[in-house]
Amino acid sequence: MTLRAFRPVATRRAFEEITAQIRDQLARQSLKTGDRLPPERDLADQFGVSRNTLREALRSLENSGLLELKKGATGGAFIREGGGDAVVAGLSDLYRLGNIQPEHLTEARILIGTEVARLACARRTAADLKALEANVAEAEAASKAGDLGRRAEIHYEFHSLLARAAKNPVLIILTDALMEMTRHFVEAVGYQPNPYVMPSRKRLLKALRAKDAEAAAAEMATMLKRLQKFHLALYESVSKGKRK
Amino acid sequence: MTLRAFRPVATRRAFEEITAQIRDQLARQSLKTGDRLPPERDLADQFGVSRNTLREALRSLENSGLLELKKGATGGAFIREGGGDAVVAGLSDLYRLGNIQPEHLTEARILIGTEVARLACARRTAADLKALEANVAEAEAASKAGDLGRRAEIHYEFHSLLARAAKNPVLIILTDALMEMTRHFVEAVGYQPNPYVMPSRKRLLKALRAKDAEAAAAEMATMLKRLQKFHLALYESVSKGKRK
DNA sequence: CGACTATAATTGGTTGAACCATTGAAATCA
DNA sequence: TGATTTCAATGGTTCAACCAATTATAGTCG
Repeated sequence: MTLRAFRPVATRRAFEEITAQIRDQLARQSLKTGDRLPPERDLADQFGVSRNTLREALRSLENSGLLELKKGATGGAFIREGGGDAVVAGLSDLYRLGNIQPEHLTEARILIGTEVARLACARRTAADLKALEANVAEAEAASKAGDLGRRAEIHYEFHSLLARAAKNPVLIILTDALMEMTRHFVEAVGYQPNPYVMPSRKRLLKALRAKDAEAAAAEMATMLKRLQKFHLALYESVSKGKRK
Repeated sequence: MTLRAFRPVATRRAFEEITAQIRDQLARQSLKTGDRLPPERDLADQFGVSRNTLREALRSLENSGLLELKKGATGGAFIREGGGDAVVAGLSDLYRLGNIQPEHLTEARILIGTEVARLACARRTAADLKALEANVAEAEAASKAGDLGRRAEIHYEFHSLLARAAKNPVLIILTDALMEMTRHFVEAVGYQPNPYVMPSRKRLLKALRAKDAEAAAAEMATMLKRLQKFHLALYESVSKGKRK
């Protein structure tokens, strides 16, 4: 049990000092979204460090989703709008590396999805509802067209839209991450038609229109539990197939 | 609405190609936890790239929590055990940059914490229970000693232990991230005594012993809601103070 | 012989200068 | 005016060193 009584006396590397300084300026708002940092050569000078070292710092910040590096005459290092890309990528890594298993994924989807549905019901705007309705219409069109891949993408997007309607960035990011993992899962086991999803979507929309949070939560919970059974069975059969 | 119909035709940078190759080997298990990559100079040779470029790739992988770089004769790039450090750091960034507000944090804690308590009840082992009981005992000791900072750390640890008892890595990582954000929050507003936390912990332990999932969930929910009120009020007053 | 010490080898960290590739704006020309 | 060329700015990459930390090893002393 560490309990952080002391922090490790890590020998701070030069590039870490740089990332810390830039992070600081971000936290104190003296660097805002869209701002451009000076060119690498100037920055290296300012920090009194070689360009290579500075680049490692920028690389680290880029990797954390804080910067975007653009080439060319008007290029440079731009402060990115704070999205959860790094978080999504991190969880996606853990899934691909097997630290998160399908059963963990489906369980988390049930827990989070249910609460997202509940909150979205309470907080959705008219615009949110409209976007969700458009999404379901798109899903139906793709379904009729037999485009399973596209239908899957639209389904992921539905959860993302719903999370946005819930107006909590933690849930938005987490939902996006869960969908990204689900995407990997589905690509591994293959696209399969789920005849019960579309009807569920429509009942969910009805609850959203009526702002009936409990009905929405219940609908989402039963749908996700069915999906869980479906997915885990599929995973089992695919795993068995590979083991042959 | 993008829907990923097409992916951007990103000009892949050399170091990205390298990270992709290494990630691939990690995914296919041909690189396992604890393995050491060849020295940077050799790797640069193998990839047919300069050492600087290779280093940017390693830096990226290190940043993603996949590698650990050690100096010295027996040093090198080691494959790390897959923890959620990158995810925790990512969410922590978003909190510090203001993309996640205290009300989002407290709300997420209620949602996640309640479900964690429910699952932990069902899945806890005897060892989990023992660790949690030891944690509460420690908290009491620190509380009596008047060490608020240490008590706070022990409280964060409690949630982390509970999440581990729930046996779902997604929830473990998310809980750790929420606690890291809470740590930032508490450090900003100052440590304050919460007289109702310790009694709640004991009731929670009782439910855990009895494996009464609903009681545990309810206890956690009411505790976190009280904490939410407490924290948000504190935040308001601190914000007002700063505005003066 | 055993414990300590100096030394060397290994490896990541950093430096500086140079050149490449892309991008967009300015200059040029029809 | 409008299309084309030129060019300057900027990130991407390379190369060849040297620095600094760490550990294995050989050596030294009691």
